[in-house]
Amino acid sequence: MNNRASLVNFILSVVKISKNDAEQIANTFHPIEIEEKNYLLKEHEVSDDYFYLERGLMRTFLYNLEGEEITIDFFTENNIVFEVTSFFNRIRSEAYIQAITNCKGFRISYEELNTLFHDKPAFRDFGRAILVKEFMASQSRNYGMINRTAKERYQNLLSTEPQILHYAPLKYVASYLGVTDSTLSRLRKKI
Amino acid sequence: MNNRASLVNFILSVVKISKNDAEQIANTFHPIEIEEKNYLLKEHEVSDDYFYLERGLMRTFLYNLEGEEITIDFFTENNIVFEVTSFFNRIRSEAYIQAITNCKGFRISYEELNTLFHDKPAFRDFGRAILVKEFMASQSRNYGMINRTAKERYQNLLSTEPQILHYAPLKYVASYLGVTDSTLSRLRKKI
DNA sequence: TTTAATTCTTGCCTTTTGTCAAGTAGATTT
DNA sequence: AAATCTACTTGACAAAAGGCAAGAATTAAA
Repeated sequence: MNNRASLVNFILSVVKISKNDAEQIANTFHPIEIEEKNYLLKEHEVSDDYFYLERGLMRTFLYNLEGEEITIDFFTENNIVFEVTSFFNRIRSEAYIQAITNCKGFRISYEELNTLFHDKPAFRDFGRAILVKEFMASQSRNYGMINRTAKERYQNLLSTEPQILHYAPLKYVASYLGVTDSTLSRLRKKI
Repeated sequence: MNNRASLVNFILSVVKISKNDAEQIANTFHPIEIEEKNYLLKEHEVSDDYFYLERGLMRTFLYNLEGEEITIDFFTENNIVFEVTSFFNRIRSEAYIQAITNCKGFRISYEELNTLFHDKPAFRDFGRAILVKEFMASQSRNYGMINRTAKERYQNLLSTEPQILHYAPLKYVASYLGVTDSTLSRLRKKI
């Protein structure tokens, strides 16, 4: 039982494979730490990290046409963190991935991922399940943007991911929810 | 050269494989037609269609808590149509997939897809590329919902996918864009 | 062809959210 | 401790979008 135990458990929670296989997969990952405010990925780079976040909080953001930071997504503990498009298509990223708090976890590169896909067929299902999960999350966010008011979106975030509201500054959350800082500040006061 | 030529070309446009491979893959698909207003998938069913839409226009929709139809997405010609979550996770769908106009194309089942993944490794890349593409589309829709006004979203749809506005009734488009029928009707008049 | 149903438009008024600008509170630097 | 940042709040007003209801217009049905 090494310190990759949480990664092993995460893998087992995603696909039905043997514990032995999960451990072999986990062992090909490399531990890394990212300090608060540091970056896992910057604009114009080609993402090469498939990163299991064991502890901490991260976000992706990019700059809109007005040059404002827009937080696209938050990543919480026990999730895979990566920029799908840049990582899989091997193209330059438009987005940044940044640690909000000190973070640690385990990563592999694109090449290592493909080797694993080849060596461990069960890992293909894992990879697909992660993609499908991310896709679902994105769709359900879309749905929320269309069918819920800003207030409801805020309350939903508050009840499902309170850690985010605890650690992320208001302005990150505001752009993520699609409202201005002022509006979020007022919504928050009402609740 | 059979009538699957458009599917072969579509596959070749997504992944770099030999024409021969692409043809073999295309030949495992089965032709189907769906008449206007008919369904490829209904709520509570487990999706079993991985469908290449050669001709026609489709949409997915679901009912929100108020019982109103919300159009989640449109599918245009030369794209794969399927309900990612239900299809890959083998769970019941919350959404419908419906033909807006008469449609035709080629489908395979979940089982056939997996057989292809096994027999044709290049098809795995295809499958992944399709997933990544759908994910990108969903993300970019999210971005648009947050960073653009309803008017801009409408104009964007008008310039990128005019066929949709031509064939889909206003109410489908309104719920897709996240506005009421009245608002869309007014926006449209201004342009 | 008349009726019925659906889709779309429009007016009036309300609610939500945004913009701009000023001000407060903390944290950080010097 | 004073000065400087940054994050957040608040007020006054403007703009965007929604709710409701009535009325055209179009389509489908009887």
